[in-house]
Amino acid sequence: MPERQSREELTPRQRDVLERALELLVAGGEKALTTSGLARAANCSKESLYKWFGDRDGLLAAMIAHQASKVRGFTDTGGTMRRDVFETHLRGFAEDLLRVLSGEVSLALNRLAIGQASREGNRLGALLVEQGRRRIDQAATRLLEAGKRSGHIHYDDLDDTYRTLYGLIVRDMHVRMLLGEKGVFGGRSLEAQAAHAIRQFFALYEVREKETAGRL
Amino acid sequence: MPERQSREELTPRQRDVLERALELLVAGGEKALTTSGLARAANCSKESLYKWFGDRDGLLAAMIAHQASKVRGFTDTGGTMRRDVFETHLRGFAEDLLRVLSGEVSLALNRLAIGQASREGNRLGALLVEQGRRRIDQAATRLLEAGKRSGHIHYDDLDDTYRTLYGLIVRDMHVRMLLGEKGVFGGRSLEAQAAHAIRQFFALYEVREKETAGRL
DNA sequence: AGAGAACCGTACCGTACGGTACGGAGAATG
DNA sequence: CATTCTCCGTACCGTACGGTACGGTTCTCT
Repeated sequence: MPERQSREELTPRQRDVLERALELLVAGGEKALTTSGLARAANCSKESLYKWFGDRDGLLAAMIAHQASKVRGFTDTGGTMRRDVFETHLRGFAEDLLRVLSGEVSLALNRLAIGQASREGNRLGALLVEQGRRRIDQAATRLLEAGKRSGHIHYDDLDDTYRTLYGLIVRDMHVRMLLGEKGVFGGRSLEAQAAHAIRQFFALYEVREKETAGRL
Repeated sequence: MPERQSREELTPRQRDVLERALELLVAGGEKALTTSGLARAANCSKESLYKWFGDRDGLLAAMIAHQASKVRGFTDTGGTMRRDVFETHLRGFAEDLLRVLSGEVSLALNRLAIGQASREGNRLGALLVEQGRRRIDQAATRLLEAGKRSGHIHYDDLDDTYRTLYGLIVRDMHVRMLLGEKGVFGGRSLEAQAAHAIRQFFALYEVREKETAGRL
């Protein structure tokens, strides 16, 4: 009984092939990821590739889904929290975000999706944003809501506040890394960059007595 | 006497061909920019293309240089300036930055360079940053220096301050646009987004009496 | 043990690309 | 008019890719 893999259930063998595909993509970009090359690298046949993933686009989509399945969402505490705990969580989020975005696999997949963005359909870009970013966005917005509920920060527009936080953390480093630039942190450590961004975020949104600077 | 066009001097005919090449790139991405297709679209021969630009990479580089030559640098006033003038200049910079980054040609060229980033050499990414970003960066840093000189803002690290400004203005919109997402401004106008970012920037760096929030 | 499925390795096909070669048309020069 | 130069249009070549077909092997289930 083949157990009819319900929708997108992958066998270990298939996951292994996707892993090799990611390695090829990281190593040489999209044009290094050929069906023949992958079959050779993964010790499988091209026929199996097409049987499992349909066509090349299906393979790319499967790679994105596979990678997204590895990045588990951040934990979220529902109740109120102390100020220092909230700040620690924010710093942790910033560090995680920077770590994910600067990862080799993430960069390679983003390059892949961006390269396909002009094509009609544009399935991959949407897929990447949906699968990869949704969890991150949700975790962050939950955290911001908890911070507001606990009286540590103030904002009117949650989404706008999150985007500001994102901008303070990431700045232009993501695009620069996508372009292949090295050392975008400029000597500063990832943790220092995250802490710096969170300080700036609090300067904008922290609740202070007789001070409305954060209420823009 | 062929007048030996010194280095990168292009004839009007060649500029015209590059213009058609940019159109093709914007319309269909990198794979739509084939030598045969360009020759057909521009009514020239493939032989001429290879004679003028060497090979395909030379053509891509010429396209970037050609586009960069069209984006003239921002004007810069050297002396001191009033506070409202400084703020207006900052808003103007923010609007220009958003306008450039969201332009079709800019997006297409960035996608092209990002798609080639994994290749060795990586000539295009560096070229794009060098030719396209340098002027923008310089104009902004000059503006920030003028603002500090005039006593409107305070900072210790110029480069870090500029990157914060950039992050507040652009946030994650550039990457989302590169991925093909529509409506990244979320209903808000470009000008409103720029003004919002500048307000936040002043909240972080404005010189205020008995207030050191900006001195992070 | 025997049947059947899954799978590997290889060969194969059609296509499309980058790059080159060639014939001919027009323009400038003498 | 003869010469030369630039350029267009087309044809051509080698290669490499996406996708398919097939023989042989291993594994599984009964």
